[in-house]
Amino acid sequence: MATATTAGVTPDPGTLGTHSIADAARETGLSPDALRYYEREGLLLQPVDRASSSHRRYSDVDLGWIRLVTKLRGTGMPIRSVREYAALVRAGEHTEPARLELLEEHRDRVLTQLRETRRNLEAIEHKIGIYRERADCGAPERSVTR
Amino acid sequence: MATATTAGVTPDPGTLGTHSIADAARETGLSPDALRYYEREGLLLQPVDRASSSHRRYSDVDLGWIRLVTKLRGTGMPIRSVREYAALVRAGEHTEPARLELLEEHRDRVLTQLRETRRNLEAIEHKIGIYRERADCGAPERSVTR
DNA sequence: CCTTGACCTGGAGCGCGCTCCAGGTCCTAA
DNA sequence: TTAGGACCTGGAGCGCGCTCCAGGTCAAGG
Repeated sequence: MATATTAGVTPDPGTLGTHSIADAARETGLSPDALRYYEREGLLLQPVDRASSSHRRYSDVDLGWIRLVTKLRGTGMPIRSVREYAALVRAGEHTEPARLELLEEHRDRVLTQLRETRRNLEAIEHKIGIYRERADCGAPERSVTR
Repeated sequence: MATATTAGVTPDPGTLGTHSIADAARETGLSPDALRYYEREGLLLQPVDRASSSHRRYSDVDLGWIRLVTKLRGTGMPIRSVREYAALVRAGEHTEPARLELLEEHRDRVLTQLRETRRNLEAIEHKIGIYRERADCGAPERSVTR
């Protein structure tokens, strides 16, 4: 994504690391530990830039990608699959059909899961209705049906 | 739930254990190991009946309860909370308000989680849309915008 | 110069929810 | 009488996704 140094003299601000890991954590809602973990596990597109102090410097592009990762994770995609997806992106444009397939399969699983959860939730809400009914009838009048 | 031997001579078929653990597993979609685990962890209302062979015999009431447990678990309620809920049910009718509260809090968390998942899914579907568009434009015509 | 604090690395630890295993008991059918 | 199969118990092991820690480096401020 975005090959710098192809056109202008200024190398594209988006790919230049400016955010500390604490910033990145705040921006993405992850912990610094999780960010390091994601990098170790190959979920990022490249290793994050370093300052001379060897501190990580996240670019805006990095943050954008990490936000996408949190969305995948937030819909239950396992780390392993995120890694695969990242590998495809890294491998170049010709993997776009494969990426599409991966995302669509994920979406289908999520939709199935959503339906299933809603179904289960309905049963629970039914139960709630029963308890509520009993609370309404039992509390004010006392000694009805028992 | 349901005190047998209060009225008739036949002790209420629902509370009489008839299903083997393999049956129960088939009926509930859990593994035999998971069923034993749930019992150990106090998710069931009482210890399951045993045959003379010390094999477990699940009653229909047991199965009904376990099905409810799978619905709670299927909406993401942690084992620990299911245990609390079971303890409330065990403790008697006077805990109904507490059970109601527990279930309503759970439902709210689930609804929040559903909304969040849908939000994340939307972003992913947007991404899918982009890939699809590119696939449609790129494949048939060849050499457009590149 | 010394402290402070943000961050680094490698690796261990943890909470969760099962899952698997060894070694044993019991019942049934051949 | 013996073999097979279903199940038992106690306890270890596992996959996941972080989280925590010790010991160290580096840059800035007092």
